[in-house]
Amino acid sequence: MGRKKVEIKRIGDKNSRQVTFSKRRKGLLKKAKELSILCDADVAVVVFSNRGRLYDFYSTNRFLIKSLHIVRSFF
Amino acid sequence: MGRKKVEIKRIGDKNSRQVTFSKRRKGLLKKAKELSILCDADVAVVVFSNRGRLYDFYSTNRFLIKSLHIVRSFF
DNA sequence: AGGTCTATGTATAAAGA
DNA sequence: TTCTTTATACATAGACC
Repeated sequence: MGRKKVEIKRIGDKNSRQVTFSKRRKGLLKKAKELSILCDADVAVVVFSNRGRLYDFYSTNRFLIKSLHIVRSFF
Repeated sequence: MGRKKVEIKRIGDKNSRQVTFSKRRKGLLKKAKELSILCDADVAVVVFSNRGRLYDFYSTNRFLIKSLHIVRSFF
């Protein structure tokens, strides 16, 4: 999805890896939200950067999702 | 991303909603896996269909992700 | 670390099997 | 429901701020 086809393996260059992380993380959370709205489904996404920062999305009220959210709140 | 632009709101037609759920759910899990590999990040995705079926992905070993996985195992 | 640009790869809507 | 096919919308790689 860009100027060049990308092989799915760990990106060696630290800076590129960080840039890609930022872009794709945003894309993943967006798509999770879209899925939950379009299809009336419960969705949770949790992303942990290797520097320990946490990014997440929880769609709603289903018990499992709530439980995950509660677990997440301990961190 | 298809023949027609789609508004992000609940899909009314039950069959279309199911078809879209199947496609996008698969796409979301794929992208979660790609993100975890490319960027060496921990990722968890949990999707619950409104008919109660569960689909999920957990990248790896980080404690939070493990915890989420443990919670998930109770369901 | 985040935003813009834009060429190009990818995901997916709709239809049909 | 699940797989194909095809056209099109969307995400994003790389370059530059």
